Amino acid sequence: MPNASTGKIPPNPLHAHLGYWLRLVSNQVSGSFASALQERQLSVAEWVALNHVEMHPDITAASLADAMGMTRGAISKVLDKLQAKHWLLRTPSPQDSRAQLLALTRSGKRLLPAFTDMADANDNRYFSVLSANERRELRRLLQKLADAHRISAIPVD
Amino acid sequence: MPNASTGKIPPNPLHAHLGYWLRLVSNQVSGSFASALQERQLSVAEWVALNHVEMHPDITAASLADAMGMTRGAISKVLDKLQAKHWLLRTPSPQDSRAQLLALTRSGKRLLPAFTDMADANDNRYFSVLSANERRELRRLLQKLADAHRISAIPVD
DNA sequence: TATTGTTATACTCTATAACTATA
DNA sequence: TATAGTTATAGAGTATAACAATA
Repeated sequence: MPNASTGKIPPNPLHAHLGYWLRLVSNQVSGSFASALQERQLSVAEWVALNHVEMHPDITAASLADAMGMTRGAISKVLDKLQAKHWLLRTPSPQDSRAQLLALTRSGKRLLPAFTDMADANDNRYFSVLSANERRELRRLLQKLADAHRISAIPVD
Repeated sequence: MPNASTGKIPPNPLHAHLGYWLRLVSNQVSGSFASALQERQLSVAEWVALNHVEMHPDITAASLADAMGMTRGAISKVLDKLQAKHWLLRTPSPQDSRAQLLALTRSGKRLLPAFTDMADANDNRYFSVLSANERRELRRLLQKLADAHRISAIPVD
């Protein structure tokens, strides 16, 4: 039924796309988390690297770069910043002294929970308006999309 | 029930956040559309501006900047690029000659549907794995989030 | 004086590629 | 020769602030 006969305002064609709504909400949620991290002088990439090293002790820089979908050059700079904060250590691998094994310092390990709390708070701030069932359903739909398209690179922005 | 008794692998704490899954999927969907646009030498910001001017003929640069959540300086560069492609015209307002009224050229209007088709194809590519009901539900949940948090800035990246 | 839009400048982030050290 | 990581360089994108023209 055309708009002429219904009298409806023609919709903005952008709004017709699920990708539009996904980006609209995602930008807000991620943007406000990035701002919160920035107040602590931390970038999202640094935060992701911190988490990934915590999860995968003694990972190499190359593996981390792959997991984060970044080049080795870019990762190198991220690691520089974390090391400057004394939250991360690079030690040459005994097996192959070209490779750098990454590990959190005591100080890095100690601070990580505070950042996780910030992530929890940000998630809660946005998604608590949904019921538990709705949150479950949203997660199911997003995971179905991630699975179907084999999306695996960790978002770092 | 702790993991020790269930034998489950402790989940990556990042995965616990809905914001994580939202960003994971959103980055892929928007990234692949941005790549498609880039093959046509067009940025997402230019594409959004093109659509917005089409929807709001004779809008001023300042209003467009507000709608897109960009500064006037940034918008000015986006408009320069669109004008260089002969898709957009700036004409001084008769009421206030400081203001620039924006309009698509004939050529801009003619090309827009092709870009809309690209957006449709991208949306379809990702979301056709969901059933019609699931797509409706995903849209409902995202719009509920957008409404609840009064998210209105058009995503331009 | 205030506002519209442009321009100059700087900054962040990232990729590319040259480079060093090791294998 | 090939590979791990670093560094130098360049490019995109954007914000900030100084600016010119107009109100």
